[in-house]
Amino acid sequence: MTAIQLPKTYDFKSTEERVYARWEEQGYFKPANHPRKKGFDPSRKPFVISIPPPNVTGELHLGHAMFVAMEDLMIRYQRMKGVPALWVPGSDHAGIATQLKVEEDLLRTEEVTRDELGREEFLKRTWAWKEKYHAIISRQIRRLGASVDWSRERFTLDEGLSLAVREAFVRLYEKGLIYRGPRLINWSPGLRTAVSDLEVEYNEEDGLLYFFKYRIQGSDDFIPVATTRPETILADTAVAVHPQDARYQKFIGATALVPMLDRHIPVIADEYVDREFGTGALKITPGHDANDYQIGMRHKLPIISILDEAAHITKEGGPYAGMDRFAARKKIWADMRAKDLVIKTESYRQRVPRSQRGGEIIEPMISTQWFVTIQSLAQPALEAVDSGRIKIVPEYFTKVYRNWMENIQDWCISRQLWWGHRIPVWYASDGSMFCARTEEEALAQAKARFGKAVELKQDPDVLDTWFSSGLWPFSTLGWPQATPDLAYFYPTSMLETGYDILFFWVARMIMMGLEFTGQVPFHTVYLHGLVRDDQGRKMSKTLGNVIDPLEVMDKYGTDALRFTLLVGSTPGQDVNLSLDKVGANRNFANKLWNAGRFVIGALDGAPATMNAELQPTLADAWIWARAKQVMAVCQRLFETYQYGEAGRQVYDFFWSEFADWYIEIAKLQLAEGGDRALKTCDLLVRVLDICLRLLHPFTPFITEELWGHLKAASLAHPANLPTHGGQWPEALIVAPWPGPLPDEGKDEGALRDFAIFQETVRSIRNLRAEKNVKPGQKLAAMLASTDCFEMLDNQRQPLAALTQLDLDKLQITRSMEKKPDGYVGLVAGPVEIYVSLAEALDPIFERARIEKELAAARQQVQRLQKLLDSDFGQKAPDNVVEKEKARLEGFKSTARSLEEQLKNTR
RNA sequence: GGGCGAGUAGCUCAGUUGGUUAGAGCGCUUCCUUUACAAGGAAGAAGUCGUAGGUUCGAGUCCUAUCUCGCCCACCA
Repeated sequence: MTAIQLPKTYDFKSTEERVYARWEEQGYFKPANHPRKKGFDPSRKPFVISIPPPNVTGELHLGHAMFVAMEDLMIRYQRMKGVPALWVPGSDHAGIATQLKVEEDLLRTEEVTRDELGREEFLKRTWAWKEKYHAIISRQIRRLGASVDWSRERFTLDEGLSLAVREAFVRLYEKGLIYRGPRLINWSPGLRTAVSDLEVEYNEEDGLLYFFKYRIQGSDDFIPVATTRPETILADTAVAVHPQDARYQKFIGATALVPMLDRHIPVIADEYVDREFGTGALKITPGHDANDYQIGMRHKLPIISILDEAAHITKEGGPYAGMDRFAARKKIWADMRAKDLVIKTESYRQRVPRSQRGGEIIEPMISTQWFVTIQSLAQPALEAVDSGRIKIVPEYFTKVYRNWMENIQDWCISRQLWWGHRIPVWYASDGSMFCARTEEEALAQAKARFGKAVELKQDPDVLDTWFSSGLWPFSTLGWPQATPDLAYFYPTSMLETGYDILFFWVARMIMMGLEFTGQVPFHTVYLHGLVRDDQGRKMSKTLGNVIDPLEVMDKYGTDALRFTLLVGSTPGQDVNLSLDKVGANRNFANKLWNAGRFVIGALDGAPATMNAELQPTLADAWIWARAKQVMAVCQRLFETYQYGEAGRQVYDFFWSEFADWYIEIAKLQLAEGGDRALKTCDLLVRVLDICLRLLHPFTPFITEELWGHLKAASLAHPANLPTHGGQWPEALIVAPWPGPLPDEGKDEGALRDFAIFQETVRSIRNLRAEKNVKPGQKLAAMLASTDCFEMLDNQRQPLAALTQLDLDKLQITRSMEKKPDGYVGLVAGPVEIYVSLAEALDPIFERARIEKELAAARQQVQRLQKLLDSDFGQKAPDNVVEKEKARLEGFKSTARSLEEQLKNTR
């Protein structure tokens, strides 16, 4: 027999790399059943996740680590259950984000702007950037252990997906759900593009509220007005007051004069105005404010734009034309002061709209953009979730989703960028539009229209990144082609992502999935929380609290990081990642390794044949019963998405039951040699095997590695120890999830007896610790118990070994007439314990100790008696009452034993 | 203004059909380098589960109110 020796320490770094490479080479990441495979069975239901495609802008962060850990866990679980599991990988071109990065990079390295470079050259550079960062990010995703099917990897700008994007656009256009027109949109002056409502963030900031006079034409009177943005005065087209406001009644219908420009604008009455706020009079700027825009529509006011693309004042701004918006603000205020139009300024806390990307202040302005009419898409999307066809975990996010869907506005989908999907619309010189899948098609349309070939120009804008991400679950499977993959794998099963992109991504996928495929894109949405630092703060560069997952993996291993993220998280709840915790989980991996080493070592030297008739010991029966329970609990928890709790269950079972108790007792059983030793090995192998399988979705690397060694050692052993399933699969990643385990029919008894055994051991250990008995010193003891006599008698050896009792001086009886002299009395449930400890014996101290324990026991008896006498006895279910009754009996017998001991102690 | 989440041991957090002595990790105290493991083992201290009511035989768990913190949505100039 060749002994298999495991290295003393687990080298996670080299193992992770080697194990992942083997998985990938062996093709384990491909679904077990798929259309291109021989013997394809379309009736087998697959489990499918589309990866939230990482941006090609940068490197791995903890958000990636989180979703990879979570989704990999789900995929591995399903794969082990025998379900054909497909995890589709890919990445996102991330329009604005990437373009920004590349622009910054070019400016820094070559000192050129994108305009100097030109569109074509800039895109070439951006593709090069994409190649570089795509390589980095996919290597890092591998590092996390993602068992994605790399052969199906997609990129949002690749040919197939671009086709899907154009198809989607054309279909919406032809249905009349896409329109183009001037609307008030959010404009990012630095990026010189429109952004959607979702891309604007509002920051609380200190600012000023400017109070000034709106002069009335033909009088010396004025209306006081307040604003936070004085430069927008230049674009005012009305002054509004509340129709019932007594102060301003007389002005309604009058003409006001715009400061500095003396433009004539009406004073109007509108319910919208809040009489309490500011001066109670409101300047109306339909060109640069969303609410004013609405009021402007109601009153058919003209719209004036005073800002250009770069937020410089336009010629509409008269003397201020060409100035920057903030410079203009200062200048106009100074000029107004000179003309006695200024009343005062007040400091004011306001919410400032800023770009989610650049951070600069967003200007609402009128601009011609493309929009998706959202109502007809939102309705089915709302219904799909309300009806339960899509289930959101945790459930409370359903409300958040509904709230947003019900108040959704048309979606501005055009961006004035270069990096992205070009809008598939071409214009003729007369301005007529042709929306088509290809330029040829557009040209053909134009020819048909004009009766001759004409030149067309494609719309220079690109689409919002989220337009293409919205198609992700089906575009990655081949849509719009009716591919076999699409037929088999779509709709997908699970969409797992952070709750921060519920609206950006999840909601849009639901709308577009229903619109284009007529089906929900996925059945379940699992939303994880955001990863924060150990104090719950958002990680940010300015705070300096960013944790780099790569460093964490270097230091503690991927498994430790994954386990921490998975076990430390509850659906929808943020995770505060502490490195202490990762360290603790690294220790867990170490514990696994060492326990594995022990089990494998135990095989070496065990006999070759086993007596099948040999009865399991108490510890054997107990650990098997517990393994069965843990497996069942895990199963239930996995099915209800309570992965963290499942991980904790296995962690605790493995460490504090299997390692702390069973292995310790197994050492004794192994020392017995013969059949007993082999039987023990068998159980060690089987329970370890089950633990490794249950843990594999959490910590794939160490479990695969250890399991491989365990398998080799078991097969090398002459007895050819099987797993509980009877055979050893080729790798843990494709091993079956532990199914129902064979029942040995005496679980209840074993669980109860072992608990008493543990309590007995703990009491004696406790005594030794309290009395400072030297570890090596063997003590004599007597144990008495009517109920547990046989059990204790059978457990003499482990009992003595675990508590350092002298086996030859360990007496076990059914009852004790009188406490022997020089012995300290203890009680562990139904067991009376007497330990020879003459030198430590102080009757006064002992009496005090026993009295204290007795008082506690009596109190429990009283409490339980009272409980059982109350309505509880009648109304609570029988099993609950029975449990309490048993408990009461336990305390009664403990009290009786203590009374005996008290009597005997003087 | 509307909505959501959280408040449990010194710290960070688990605790999903309500079951009666509330758990973990880290930290803390005492002891132990015994051939799986000191990244370890044994024993231990530590919590009126934010507050006040309510439902119930029974509430950390359900309901109402309230306080504190965090987030999301809407944007009163």
